[in-house]
Amino acid sequence: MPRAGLSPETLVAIALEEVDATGGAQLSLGAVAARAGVRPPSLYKHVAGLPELEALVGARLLDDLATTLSVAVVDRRGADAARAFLHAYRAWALRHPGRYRALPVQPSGDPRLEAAAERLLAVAARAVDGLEGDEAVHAMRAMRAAAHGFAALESAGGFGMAVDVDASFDRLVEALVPR
Amino acid sequence: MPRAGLSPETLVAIALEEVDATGGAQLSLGAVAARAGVRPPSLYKHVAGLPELEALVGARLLDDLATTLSVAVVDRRGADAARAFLHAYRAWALRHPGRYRALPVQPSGDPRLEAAAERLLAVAARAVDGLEGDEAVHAMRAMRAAAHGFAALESAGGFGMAVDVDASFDRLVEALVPR
DNA sequence: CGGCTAGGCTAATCCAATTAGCCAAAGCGT
DNA sequence: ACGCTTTGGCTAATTGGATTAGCCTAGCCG
Repeated sequence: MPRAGLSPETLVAIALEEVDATGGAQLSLGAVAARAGVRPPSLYKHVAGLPELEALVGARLLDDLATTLSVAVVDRRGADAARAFLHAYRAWALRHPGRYRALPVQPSGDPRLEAAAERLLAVAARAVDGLEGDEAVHAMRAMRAAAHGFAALESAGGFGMAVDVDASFDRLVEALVPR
Repeated sequence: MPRAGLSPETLVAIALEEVDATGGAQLSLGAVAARAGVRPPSLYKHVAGLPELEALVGARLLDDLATTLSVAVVDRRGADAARAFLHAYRAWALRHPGRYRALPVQPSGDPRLEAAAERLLAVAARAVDGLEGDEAVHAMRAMRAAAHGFAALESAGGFGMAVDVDASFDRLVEALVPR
C-alpha cells in the first residue's frame, strides 16, 4: 500500500470536486475517500473527522468568494463598486452552483470559518464605499440580502418563468445601487 | 402497549415541534418517535419514511407561509400589496426561525411540495399587482430574492452590527417597491 | 542497517434508518 | 359476549456511514 500523498489541503480540493459533482449535497467521508483512492479511516490521519473537513471546505469557499469579490471591487468607487460586487457575487454562484449551496449558513463556531466570513464582510464594506455610519450598514445589509437571495433562488433553479433572468437581476441591482 | 393515536397529521405536528426545538437542524425519525412516545419503527405505520415525513413537513411549511402572506396581501393593491408581502414574509421568518431554515430549498420532486410552492408563487404574483408581463416577473423575482435573502441572513443571525435591523429592512423594502 | 514516525489498512463499534415478522388492541358483525 | 379482521404497537435484524482501536509497512534519519 503506497502512500497517497494526502494532506488537509488535498482533501479539501478533493472534497470540492465532490461538492461540484453532487451539486452541494451533504458531503460524506466515504465519497471523499473513494475519490482519494483510499479507505475512509485513512482520512482521519489528515483531518479530525467530517465536521472538521466541512469546516475547512466552508472556510475555503468563503475565502474563494471573498477573493473573487475583492478583485471585482478593487479600484472601484461608489455605485460602480456596488454594481461590481453584486454582479461578481451572482457570477460566482452561477459558476459553481454546488459550491454556492455548500456555503456555510452560519459561519460561526469555528475560528477558520469566522475569519473567512470576516473577510467577506470586509469586502462588502468596500462595496458600499461612499456611505457613512448607519447608512453604510443598511446598504451593506441590503446588498448582502439581495445578492444572497437572488443567488440562492437562481442556483436552486427557482426561477421557472421563461423571462430573461439577467434582466431581472439588472433591475434588482439598479433598485439597490445608490442613484 | 396502548395505541398512541398517531396519524400523518399528528406526526407532522410533532415534527414541527422538533423543528422549532432544534432550530431547523436535520430532522430525525428517532427524535420524532421519542416525542411521540413511540419506538422509531412504529412511525412507518403512518409515513413511508424520513423522506416522506420531510416532504409532508416541507409542504406544510410552504402552505403556512403562503397562507400568512395571502392574508397579509388580501385587499391590498400596488405598492401597499408589495410592502405587506415583504413585511409579512420577514415577520414569519422571524417568528419561526427554525421553520424558516427547514423550508425546502428545492420544492420539486414531490407533488405535494410542488403544489405548495405553486401557492406561494401565486401569492407573490398578487403582491406585484398592477404590473404587466415581464415587468411583473422582474418585480416578483426581486421581491422573492430580497425577502428570502434578508430572512435567511437574519434568521441565521447574520446581521452582527448593532444597527437597527428594522430600519435596514425598511430601506430595502422602499428600494424595491414601485414608487 | 536499525529505528522512528507517518499514513495506510482491517476489524470492530456506534448510531440512525429501515425491514421483517410477531402480537395485541379496536372495531364489527353475529 | 365471541371470533374475525385490520391497525398500529414492538423486538430483532440488516444496512450504511462515521468513527475508533490496533496492526503494519513505507520513507526517512542517523
